[in-house]
Amino acid sequence: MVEAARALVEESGIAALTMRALAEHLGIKAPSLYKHFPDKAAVEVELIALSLAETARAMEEAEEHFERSADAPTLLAALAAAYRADALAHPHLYCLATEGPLPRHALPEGLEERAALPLLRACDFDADQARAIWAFAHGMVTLEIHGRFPDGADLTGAWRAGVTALER
Amino acid sequence: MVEAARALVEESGIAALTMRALAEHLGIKAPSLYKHFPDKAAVEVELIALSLAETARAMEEAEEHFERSADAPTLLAALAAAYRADALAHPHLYCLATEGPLPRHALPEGLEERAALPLLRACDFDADQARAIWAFAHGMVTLEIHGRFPDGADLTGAWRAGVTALER
DNA sequence: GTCTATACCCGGATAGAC
DNA sequence: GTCTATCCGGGTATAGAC
Repeated sequence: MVEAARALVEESGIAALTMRALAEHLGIKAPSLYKHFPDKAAVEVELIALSLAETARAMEEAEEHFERSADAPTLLAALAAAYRADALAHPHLYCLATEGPLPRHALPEGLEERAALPLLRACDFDADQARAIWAFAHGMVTLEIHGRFPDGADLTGAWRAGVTALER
Repeated sequence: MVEAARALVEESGIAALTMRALAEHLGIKAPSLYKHFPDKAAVEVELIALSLAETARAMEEAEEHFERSADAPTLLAALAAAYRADALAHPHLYCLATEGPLPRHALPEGLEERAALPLLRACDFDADQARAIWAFAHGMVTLEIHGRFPDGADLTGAWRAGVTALER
């Protein structure tokens, strides 16, 4: 059910997530949804949690399978690349989960911390550095998603410049 | 007129910007607005242009009046501080102008470049570095606006860490 | 858990008089 | 440039039967 909502958002954008559309996608009628969710906000919370869990998983995998390579010469570079790839794999979901306040009390216990942990570890628990890198990655992703960079801008270069600078 | 729209957005958020609300704010009726704007999107474009022009001005001023100080030991630090202050001075407007595609063809000629120029100059026209710094600043601002950092997080420290690292 | 029917609200936008 | 009157669409959500 949440999966259908996710598909809807990814295919057609956040605005397309309406109770009617979600119901149709499921082959049922809109009022039936209210037997499963108290209201629309509850659906959105589920999606945010799902997105956050996915980010956490992407980070954990990048951490676990890290091997030096030309693309990712360091662990931080690998995490950054994984973050970017994950976000761009479902930009609408990323925006839904990210452009708005985080409904912390409604989220699974510890999820937020879990998503942050791999980066924090890679920074030797330097919170300032971790936040700076997070902000950089988030900024790059959202600017890219919204087409804010000039056409044909070399984003790979900007990523490399940012990661290498923030690394030390 | 655009000023009224701006006030509405800043006070009550993007969602509060409706043709009815804008009209009421101006002491007229909604249909009258359509003698001034073809549609709602045109109002939003004006706001985006206004926000961008303000950012440009903030950057230019920071550049012009830059003096070494404890808070801003370098020009880049001063620009970053000005960017942050400008965005946080009207967060809703910043989000409106920033969370969505840029309507480039409807913007005043050269405005986008003008806004980018001071940072680019401060980077000696290293586009990769400029983009990385811009992404960092934008990320910090949006994460802060949306309350994404943990409560009580030391954002000043994160700003300092990011700016000093990205500076070289 | 699903349906039909429907209430309710609020948005953008137009027609046409003044 | 402003008004009144109005249309139209689309959203969330509830009531109550099956």
